[in-house]
Amino acid sequence: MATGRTHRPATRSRGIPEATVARLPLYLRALTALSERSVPTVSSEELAAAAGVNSAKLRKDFSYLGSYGTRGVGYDVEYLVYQISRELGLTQDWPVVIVGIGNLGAALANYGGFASRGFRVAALIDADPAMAGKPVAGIPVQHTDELEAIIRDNGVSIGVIATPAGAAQQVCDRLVAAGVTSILNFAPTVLTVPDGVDVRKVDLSIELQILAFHEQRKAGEEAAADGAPAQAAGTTNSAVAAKRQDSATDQGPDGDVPAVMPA
Amino acid sequence: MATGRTHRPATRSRGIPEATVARLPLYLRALTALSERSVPTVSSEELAAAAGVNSAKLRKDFSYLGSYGTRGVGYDVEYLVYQISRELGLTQDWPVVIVGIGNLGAALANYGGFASRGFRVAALIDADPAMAGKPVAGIPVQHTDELEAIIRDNGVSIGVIATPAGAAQQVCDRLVAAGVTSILNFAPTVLTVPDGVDVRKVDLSIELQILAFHEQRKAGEEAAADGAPAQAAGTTNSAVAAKRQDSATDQGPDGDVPAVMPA
DNA sequence: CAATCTTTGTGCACGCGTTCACAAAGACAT
DNA sequence: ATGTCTTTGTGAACGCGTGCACAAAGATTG
Repeated sequence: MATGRTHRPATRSRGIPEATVARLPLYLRALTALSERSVPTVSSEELAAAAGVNSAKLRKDFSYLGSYGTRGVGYDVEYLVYQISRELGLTQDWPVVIVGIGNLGAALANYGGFASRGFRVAALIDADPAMAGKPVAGIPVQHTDELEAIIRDNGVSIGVIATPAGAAQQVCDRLVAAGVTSILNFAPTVLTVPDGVDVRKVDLSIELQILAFHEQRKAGEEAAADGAPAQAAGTTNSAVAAKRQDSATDQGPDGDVPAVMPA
Repeated sequence: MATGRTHRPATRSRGIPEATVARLPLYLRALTALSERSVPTVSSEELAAAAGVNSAKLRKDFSYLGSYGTRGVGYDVEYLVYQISRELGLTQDWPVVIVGIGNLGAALANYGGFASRGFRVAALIDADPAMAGKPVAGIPVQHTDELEAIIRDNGVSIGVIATPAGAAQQVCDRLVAAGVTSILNFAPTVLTVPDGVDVRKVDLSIELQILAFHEQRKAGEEAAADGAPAQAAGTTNSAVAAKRQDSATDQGPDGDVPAVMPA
């Protein structure tokens, strides 16, 4: 396949596969750790191991950014940190607003990972008037009414939604109308946005359900051989759901006022 | 996914693609909503719209479960809810332990989505002795020393790690040694686990970085002609109209999700 | 300067996932 | 029954991502 031509403007931010973009932060984290230990260079093999990926994949990923390695030696850590940071747009400051300051919103506000990479919490917003002014992670919570002004005044283009599911779409619409073009959604709802707006979702419930599927499958395979607890993986996995300690009255963490919401 | 290369040619009459499994919870949620509104049947078109996917994809997904639809009519909501729940293993009770009761751990403990689907928080565990006994979401926090006993006594096979990155691998090792075979990791670290153990990670920092990448790309396209760099914490940002029809869009494959924790 | 060793960059093949498009299946009306 | 209409289930084509395997590039040694 002719690498150039109409299909791939190569090496420009355009031609980077989505799968590669998703891994760049992973490499960046590993590289940062190496940088802090003053390691000058790494081979694709070493870095791949640290990032938990295949070395060939890593090399191909880097090849989309350009040829930053030296054959026979490896990659210059500092240089690579810079290149990836630049490619990801982390050399600039990204103001972010978090909407919905419940348990989860508060956890996010306290998240150290924000500041450590180009992100800055510009504001915390909640619909509850009682929350207004109350400081969370050192930042006073502001009322939803201020949303549009905050976004405009700070040039915010990234919003985080940590509200209950019922409020998510409404909040999303307001964010978008105010100029936000990237949204990280923690509410268990499908958000509808106009073209040009990116949405990424984080759904705890879904992740657990996927794990449950595989867990069930494992348990099922075990039974295939016979009813014995025999298991290849090595660990003695006790009976699944064996103990059912009277579930009549769930002291439900359910009726609480979660920041995240029910599925 | 995690723990990659394990090929399971095993008993595969039930070869449901990973991508499909990842979407089943999405369908289940949409179906549950319909069920609560007492809607008897849905067409693939309607359900697909509600779940935010392509209808052909949805039909193919369901085809892996069997033929549960009626041509000319659609799918029976209740029946489908049951089938998917069973397939995902949600008809049984999954005891879960959450390790690391910081801001995030507390948010997770309060998460309503746990109890609403076959998951039950069996215990909250933290390394800080000062936390011991303190109730979070109505459940008393227990010390790390109890970890092994708790897992064995409750037949826990799913663990959630919400500790700082530095402690994650250690906690992971103990969980696995005690019999846990599925882990949901919120710590920004690559976990190493033996074969047979599933790990899914949620990394907030990574999700934000991916958004930043696309955000930068949008800004770059806008100012295509002149080399004007993107705006910093300036004021006017509303010019983000970017009508780029580019549909690279939305959440990519749900293989990975973001996490929380200090970087 | 030549030989050797190391590690990158990538052509290629393969498999998974997505999407189209349509025949088959059933509901419904006449 | 027969015909029409709706919607499923799926064959097939296509595109993306992954991983192998190797030639090319540079370091290193004698």
